Amino acid sequence: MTKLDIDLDRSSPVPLYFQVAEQIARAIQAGELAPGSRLDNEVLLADRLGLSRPTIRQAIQYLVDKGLVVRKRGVGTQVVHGQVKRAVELTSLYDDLRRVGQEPATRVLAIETVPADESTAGALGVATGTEVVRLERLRYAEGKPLALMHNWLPPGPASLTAEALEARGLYELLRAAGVRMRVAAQRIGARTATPAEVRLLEERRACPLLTMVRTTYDDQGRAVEHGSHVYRASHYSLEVTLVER
Amino acid sequence: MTKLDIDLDRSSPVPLYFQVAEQIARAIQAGELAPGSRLDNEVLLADRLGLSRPTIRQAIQYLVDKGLVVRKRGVGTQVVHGQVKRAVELTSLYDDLRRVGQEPATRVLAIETVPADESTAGALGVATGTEVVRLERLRYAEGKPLALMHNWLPPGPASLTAEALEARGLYELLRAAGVRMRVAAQRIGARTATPAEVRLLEERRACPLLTMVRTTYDDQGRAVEHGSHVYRASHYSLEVTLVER
DNA sequence: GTGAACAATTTGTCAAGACATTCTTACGTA
DNA sequence: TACGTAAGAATGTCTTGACAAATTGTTCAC
Repeated sequence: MTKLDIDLDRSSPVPLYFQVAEQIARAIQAGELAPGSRLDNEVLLADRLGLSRPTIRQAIQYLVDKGLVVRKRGVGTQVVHGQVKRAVELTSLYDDLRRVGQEPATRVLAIETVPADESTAGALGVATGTEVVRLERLRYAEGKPLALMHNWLPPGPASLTAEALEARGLYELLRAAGVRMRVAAQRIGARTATPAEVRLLEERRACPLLTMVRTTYDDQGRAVEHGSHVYRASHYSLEVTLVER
Repeated sequence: MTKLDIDLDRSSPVPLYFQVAEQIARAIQAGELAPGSRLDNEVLLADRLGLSRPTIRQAIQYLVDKGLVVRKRGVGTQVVHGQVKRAVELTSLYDDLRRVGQEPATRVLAIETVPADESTAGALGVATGTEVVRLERLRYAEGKPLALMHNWLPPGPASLTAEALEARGLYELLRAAGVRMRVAAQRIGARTATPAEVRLLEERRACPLLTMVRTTYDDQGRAVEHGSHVYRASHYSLEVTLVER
């Protein structure tokens, strides 16, 4: 049992369960709750914090979903061992790089309206030939090329400019335009770079690339974006945390 | 509103919320609940099924977490558009291949006890030099080599034999030995195959490989397995569903 | 000393109820 | 006709309470 110092602000618009979860997460990250240590049981926590047990359960379930703690019936709730990285999230590369402090920069190679070919139309759920926005961008991290990114977007709410795309990530711009991204289907693979890719990414001939093809859907289920990105495998890998439910 | 035919077996050990979730999921997969369609509201569903609303909420939350439906306050719960593939899961390649009907086969190249080098020891959370089990396997799908897999396991509950590893997946064997895998940290990348890998995987010279390095932890937070797998990029890619919480 | 049974502990499931917040639609007024 | 407000609809949050199931520890009997 480890004593926890949790302050609750009942006048805050932040739900109580979330306040509890946040503070427990913070204690874990700060080392106050050591890996392997046991949390107080739900009934006791609820009593001490003056909350109901389902509210505590909701807070702890949030932490379970984040992979920070595990629960076992009859035993209790324990902080997970090991350095937990970020879970799989619906974020753009721009967001990712900025989060880890690698100053991202973008060069827009093309932004045009084109008729969607069969494959793109299928991914976006529009008729073949529909006019869609096609983006081609080169993403830099710490001054070096990292990824070549193609995206296709259906005509819609976000009016994208090269200036905006060079200043912010695509998902950020979509969100600012009111698009609520919800689910994405993604395929991760690898292949050898084409000569054009080699040139743009400043890599050696036939270097390996990590590839990601992703279609993102909004909360109404409409495709809002289809992307095909390639990354220099020498400079980029994807780290994820898998959590068994 | 779409009418749902849900049967509940109250004598079953399967929790009620799970029975509801399963049957809704099945209706979605079968097309009875079309993408974009609206579920009955929680209060009505609870009333019709003779369950409490929190039980219905739990069932729906399960579906939300699977990316099958989205919820919006004031509006309702809607089936997501787009073909949702499996979410990211803590499964082994053997499980994956078997699930999609590609008969997996395994050839054990090595199974030995070795002193853990610094990197392996770090991953497994043991002292450098500790005796650990090292596996080297070649995985086939439909008669063709697909992946070359190295795994290191701390001395422990599972006594692995080449025979067992050729008949079943590693995770399956660990589970059968009572190991409860819970969280895994995974890094996905790409690189060019070494000559030895080229030979084993029957690929062309310097072909691209998709790489996965993963450390899996049990529900006590102990590392139970560290693996470094390479896949023929020409034959394998990873499909995942990302869900925004 | 070992195995089985029982008790204590803790999470998991479920119910009933109430209020808050967000979204959409309809109505009223300018 | 357009805009603002109010009402209705539906999810989100929280409370109180009870029983079930799994795990661990202890005790008793052989």
